[in-house]
Amino acid sequence: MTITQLKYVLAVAEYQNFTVASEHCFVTQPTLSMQIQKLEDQLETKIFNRNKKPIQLTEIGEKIVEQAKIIVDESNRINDIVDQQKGFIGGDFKLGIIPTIMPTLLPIFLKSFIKKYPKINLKIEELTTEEIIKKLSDGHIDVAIAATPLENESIKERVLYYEPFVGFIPSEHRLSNIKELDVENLNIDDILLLEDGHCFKENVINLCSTLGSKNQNFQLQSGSFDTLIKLSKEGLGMTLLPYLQTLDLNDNDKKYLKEFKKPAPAREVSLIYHKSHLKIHLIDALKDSIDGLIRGVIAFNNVKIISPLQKKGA
Amino acid sequence: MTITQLKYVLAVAEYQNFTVASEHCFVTQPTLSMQIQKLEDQLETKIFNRNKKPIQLTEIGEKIVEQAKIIVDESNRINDIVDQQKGFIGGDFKLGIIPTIMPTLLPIFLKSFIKKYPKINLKIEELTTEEIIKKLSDGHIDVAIAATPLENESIKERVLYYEPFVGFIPSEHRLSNIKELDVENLNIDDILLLEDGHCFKENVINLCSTLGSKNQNFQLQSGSFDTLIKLSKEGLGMTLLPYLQTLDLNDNDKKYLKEFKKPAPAREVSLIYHKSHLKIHLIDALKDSIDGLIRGVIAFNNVKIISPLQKKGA
DNA sequence: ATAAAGATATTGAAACTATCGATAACAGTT
DNA sequence: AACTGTTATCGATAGTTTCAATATCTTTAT
Repeated sequence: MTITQLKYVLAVAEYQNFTVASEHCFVTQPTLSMQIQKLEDQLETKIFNRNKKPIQLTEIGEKIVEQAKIIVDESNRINDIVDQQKGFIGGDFKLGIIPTIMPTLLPIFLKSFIKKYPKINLKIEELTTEEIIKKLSDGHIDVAIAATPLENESIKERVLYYEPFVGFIPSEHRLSNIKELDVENLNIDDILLLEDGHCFKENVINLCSTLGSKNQNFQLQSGSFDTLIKLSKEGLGMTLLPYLQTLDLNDNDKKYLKEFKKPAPAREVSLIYHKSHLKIHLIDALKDSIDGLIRGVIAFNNVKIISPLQKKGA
Repeated sequence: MTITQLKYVLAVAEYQNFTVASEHCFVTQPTLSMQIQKLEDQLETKIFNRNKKPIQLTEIGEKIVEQAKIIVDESNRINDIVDQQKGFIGGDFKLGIIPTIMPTLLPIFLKSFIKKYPKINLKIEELTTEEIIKKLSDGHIDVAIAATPLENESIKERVLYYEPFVGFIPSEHRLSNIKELDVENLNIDDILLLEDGHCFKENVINLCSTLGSKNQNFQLQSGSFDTLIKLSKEGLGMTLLPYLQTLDLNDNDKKYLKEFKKPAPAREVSLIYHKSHLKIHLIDALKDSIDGLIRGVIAFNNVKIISPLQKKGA
C-alpha cells in the first residue's frame, strides 16, 4: 500500500470518475485504474462500485476513504513539520475569502504580506462561506477569512477583528435626522440587502430582531454594496454597510453614513482553518500580518457581535 | 515519500542501528540506507545524526519520527478496517501477560479461544507490566493482560475481573487461628513477597498500610508462588496469593488458605491496549471469550481494589 | 601510528513496478 | 445500430527498488 494509491482513491471518491480523477492526479487514466485495482487486490475488497453511474463507493470503500483522508493529511503534514522546524515560511498557500470582506480587507494586508513572505505562493479565491467550509475540509484551500462564529466542529477560528455595521441613510429617509442609529429603529422591510448566499445578509437579518417577512414591492438581487448604495440614494430604502466598506466612499456619500449607538453591532471576522492544523505556521504568519495592519484601521472595543448563521426554523 | 520509507525510519529510530533495523524490516542494510537517504533528500533535512554512536535523531528527526508513527499506525489500521467491515476475525495478534496472571488465566480461556477463532494467529509473551507498556506503545504487542489501574494516558483499560487476595498461613503462624483475615492484621515484615518487578509485590505492599521497612534477616528473590508456598510451610512467614492461584493447590496446602473479611482486597485485572485502537475487533473477541469463561470461576462482588502502582516518594 | 572491528555509504546488475499510449470492452443514449 | 462516455487491458519503456559485493568511515585497542 502506498500513499500515492490512497491519493488516487481519494481523487476518484471526490470526482466520482476515473478519468477526471486521473487528470487531477497528473497521471493517465490507466495508471490510476491499475493502482486502484492493485490496492483493491491487496485489501481483498472492492472500494468502488463501478456498475453505478456515477461511480459509487462500496460500504467498505466509505470507511477506507475516511481512513485514507487521515493518512494523506498526516503525511502532507510531514513537509509542514520540516518547514516549521527549519523556520521556513513558504510553499503553496491557498486562501479563500468571502465576497463582502475580500475587496476591503485584501488591499490592507496583501502587499505587505507578499513582501514579507516572498517564498509563500499565495493563491486567493473569492468564495461563499458554504464553499469555504467544503473546500477547507477537502483540502482545496488551506485557510479562509469569513464572518464567524460558524459553530462547525471541524473548523478552528481565530478572530482577526470586529467590524461594526454602519447605516447608509438617504436624506429623505425617516431616520435621516436622528443622531445615532439604534437597533430598535431598524425595520427589516426598508433595508436593502445583498443577494442570497452572502452571509452579510444573514448578519443583517439576525440584527433586526423583528422577523418581519421582507414585505417589499420589489425583489433585489445584488452582490455589490455599490449597487445597494446607488439604489438607496434613489430613495428605495436605507442599507447597512460593514465599516471597512465605508472608508472607500467619496466625501459626498459619506454624509449619508450614520453610526450605531455603542455598543455598535458588528460582525466577527476570523481566520478559519481545518482542525488538522495543516500549514499552521503559514496561518500564523498570515494572522500576524493582518493583526499588525488592521489595528491602525479598525477599533476593537465596545461592539456587540451579530452571528452570521441562518436562524433555524421560523 | 512512501510508507515503507517511514517504516524504515521508525526501525532505525528504534534500534539506533541501520544494520539491526534492516534485519527487522527484512531488507538488506544498503536498501534501508538508500531509502532513508532518499527521504532525507526529499525533505531536504537530515533525520539522523550518524556521527554520534549510537546513532541519534536530529531535532527535526524527532518530530518526523513522531509524525511517522502516526502515519504508519493509521495505515496499519486500514487492514483492520477492511477485516472488521468484512466481519473477518483473524490475522496476527500478539498478547502480553504478566507472570502472576499467565499460568492461572491462560488455561482458562486459551483452548476455547483458539478453537472459536481459528484464523487468529495468537502469539503470547510473558512480560512485566513495564515491558508491556513499552511494547504496547511501539506496537510490538497488540494487547496485554495486567493488573490495573495503570494511570497511563496512552493506554486504554477494560476490566476483566477482580481477583481477591487470599492468605496462605502456615500452622505455627500468629494468625493461623483467626477465622478471617483482616488487612489490619497484616505486617509487611512477615509476608513473603515475589522478587522485584512483579506488580503483585507492589499490590501487596500497597495493601499493607504500614510502610515498615521489610526488616527481615533474609532476602528472598523468587518469581514463583510455588517457592513462596514452600518457604512459608518451612515457617518463614505467611504469604498472599491471588485467588486463581489457590485453585491449583493440592488439598493439603488448601488447609492453610485463609480468606479476607469482606470486602476482600483484590487486584483489578484488565485487558489493556494502545489508545489508537488497532486490532480493536480482535481485542473485542478476546474480551468476550475471557468474560464468558471467567464468570464461572471468580466472583465479581464485594471487593476492595488495591493499586499495582509503586507509591511515589517514601 | 596502526590494526581490527563495527558501522554506514556506494556501486552495478538484476528484478520489479509505475507509467504511458493504444485499444478493447462495456453501458447507456439516441 | 451507431454513438458517447466511461473503465479495463495490453505491451513497451523508463524509472525504482533491491541485493551482493565492496568501499569508506569511525572508534577502540594495541
